[in-house]
Amino acid sequence: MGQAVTIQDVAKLAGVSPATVSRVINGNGVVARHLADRVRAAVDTLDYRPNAVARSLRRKSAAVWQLIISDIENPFFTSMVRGVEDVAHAAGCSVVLCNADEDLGKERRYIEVALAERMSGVILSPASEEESEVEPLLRRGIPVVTVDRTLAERPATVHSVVTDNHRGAQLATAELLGAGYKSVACITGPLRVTTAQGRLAGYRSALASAGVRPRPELVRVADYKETGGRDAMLSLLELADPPEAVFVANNRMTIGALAAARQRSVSIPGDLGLVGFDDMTWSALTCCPLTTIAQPTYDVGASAARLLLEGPPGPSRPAKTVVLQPTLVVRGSSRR
Amino acid sequence: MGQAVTIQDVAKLAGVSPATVSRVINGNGVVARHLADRVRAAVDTLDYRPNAVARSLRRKSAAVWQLIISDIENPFFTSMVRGVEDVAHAAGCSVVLCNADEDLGKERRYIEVALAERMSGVILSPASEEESEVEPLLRRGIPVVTVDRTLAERPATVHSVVTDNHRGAQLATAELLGAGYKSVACITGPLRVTTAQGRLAGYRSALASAGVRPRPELVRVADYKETGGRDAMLSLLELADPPEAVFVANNRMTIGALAAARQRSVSIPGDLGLVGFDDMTWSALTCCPLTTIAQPTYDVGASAARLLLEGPPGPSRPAKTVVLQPTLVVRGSSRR
DNA sequence: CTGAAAGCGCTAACAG
DNA sequence: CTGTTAGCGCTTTCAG
Repeated sequence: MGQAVTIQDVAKLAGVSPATVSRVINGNGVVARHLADRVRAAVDTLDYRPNAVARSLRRKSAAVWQLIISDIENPFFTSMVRGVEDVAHAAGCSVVLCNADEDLGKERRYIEVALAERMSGVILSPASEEESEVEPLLRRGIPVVTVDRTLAERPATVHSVVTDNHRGAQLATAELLGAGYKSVACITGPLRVTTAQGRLAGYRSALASAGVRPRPELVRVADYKETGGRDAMLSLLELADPPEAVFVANNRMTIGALAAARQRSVSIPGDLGLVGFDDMTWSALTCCPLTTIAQPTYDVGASAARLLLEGPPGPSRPAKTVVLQPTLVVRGSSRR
Repeated sequence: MGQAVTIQDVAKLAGVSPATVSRVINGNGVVARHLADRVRAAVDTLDYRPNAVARSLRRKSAAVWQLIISDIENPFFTSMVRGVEDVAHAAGCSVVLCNADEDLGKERRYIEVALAERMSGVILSPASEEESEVEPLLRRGIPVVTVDRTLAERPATVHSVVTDNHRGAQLATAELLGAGYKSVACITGPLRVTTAQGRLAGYRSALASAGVRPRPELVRVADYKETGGRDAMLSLLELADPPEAVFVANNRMTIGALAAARQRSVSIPGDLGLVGFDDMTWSALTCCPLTTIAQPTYDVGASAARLLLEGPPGPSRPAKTVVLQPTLVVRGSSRR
């Protein structure tokens, strides 16, 4: 239960004041060469580690960023993490990751943690465009950047990074239409989330561009998880006039949709064309290799981190929205 | 940039001392009903949130656990997270997740963070049996539990939770042998990690039990990532006398191995039998549905969290190792 | 260039 | 039952 060694102990051993030790450690002020050397020696022999808690209390802010992701079981979010970490570490900040699990309650709880721990920045992929609450952070001067998704109320107060969901969905839908599938369904996510809205809108706009009459019964709003994708697909397949193809708006739902198709012995791409959103390491390995919309996940994270470093928007600096472009990866599932 | 409201402000508004406010908030000591009500009212009107940093400094420990996982892009680890979170939250602790990325340097860095932030516990899946350094934590009285993997040096000082890797690998290998594949290869992970050792040993022991002569050239040590799995598989396929089947010791390498087989037009299970370690949501969707060894991921996390709650081992309480059993999930890839 | 002193916001003795 | 007091370990004026 070793007592932690404090700055006092170091000061005593080096024969200087705590203030001098602090200056040496933080590179503030100017300290005579020989004293600085003595301090460093003392730090080494005592194996001193500054107490980050005391430092944060004094400085009124911790060198820690909080990254609140919507779903830790979704590889899109986890592969974004690396982008955030690399930029944060280069800037001397630690990143702590929290999993809100698409649950507004958990998200709120983690925002409380950020507040309580005086974190110096928060990167959030909000569980809801309308209901996610970032004001308390902003009021305390903690900068917020949203990733992947945006917030309805705060266009002027938070930066954000998104991919062009509308365009991604258009690419996906147009690919299926171009391959000769006459009717295309869409399984999107919860509409409280901006990505689900954008992907649905892009789907509709692609139908319109192609002069295809939209059939509302071909749209399903699911939960961005496997079971939701499966149920949505099963219900589409039960239609009297089932769709010839389907655009599935995220990776986890694509898994469910594929499972449903297999369960009903619907073969892809023969009986049904399919394009999924998010490319995965295993996308080429499914029974019929998957055509997908790939997002630049690392860049999404890295851009968000850079925006956080820029500091919050203000009167002179308007809030930025960085929009990254997705790409269509054509494999077998969209071409019969 | 709202000034944070402090316990002093609340005390003033409620007409009591800060100590009384503290007692009400923490439920310590006894406070007269009417005073407590006034305090709670003041807390509400001021929207007061205790400063967790100051509290940690005073209490010399934060109500935060750190979970250091080896690889955030590996679904095994991410699905373990939920188990940890649920137990932690029930115990009033927050969990921060850190990604060591199988890198001893990053792992060390995050251990420094735990030390600096005076976290109240650490759950770690060590990047190396020998080189991962937890002593500094133990010296400061911070309890450590290892998950998924164990440490060589500290059997008596840290609890751990693992799955029975030896048995899992035996099940996998025996399944392939039982299906009639004469020669079975093994692609395992970095041998500095105990899971990789255990799975290799289990593979060997299954060969021995079946009276199959081991062929050392059929063993590959890779990196637990897709590229390593792919390269290992390619090199196995190039052998003059290639194996009839392969046991791949983790999920990410299985993806690489499947990609390699496809690239070389090796068909599964006809040309090659395959069993992977870790079951995934998409395991049934690959070209040939995958036979896998499934681990109880949620329980691994939850058990680790419960061990952390129990407190560190001591003279009276020996270190525990909880061993959970994996199960064989038979699908197409192991039966020709 | 260096040290003394004050205080970040909270909790835990200790009095009353 | 409640208030006063004294720090937790650090950084940062302010003197010297």
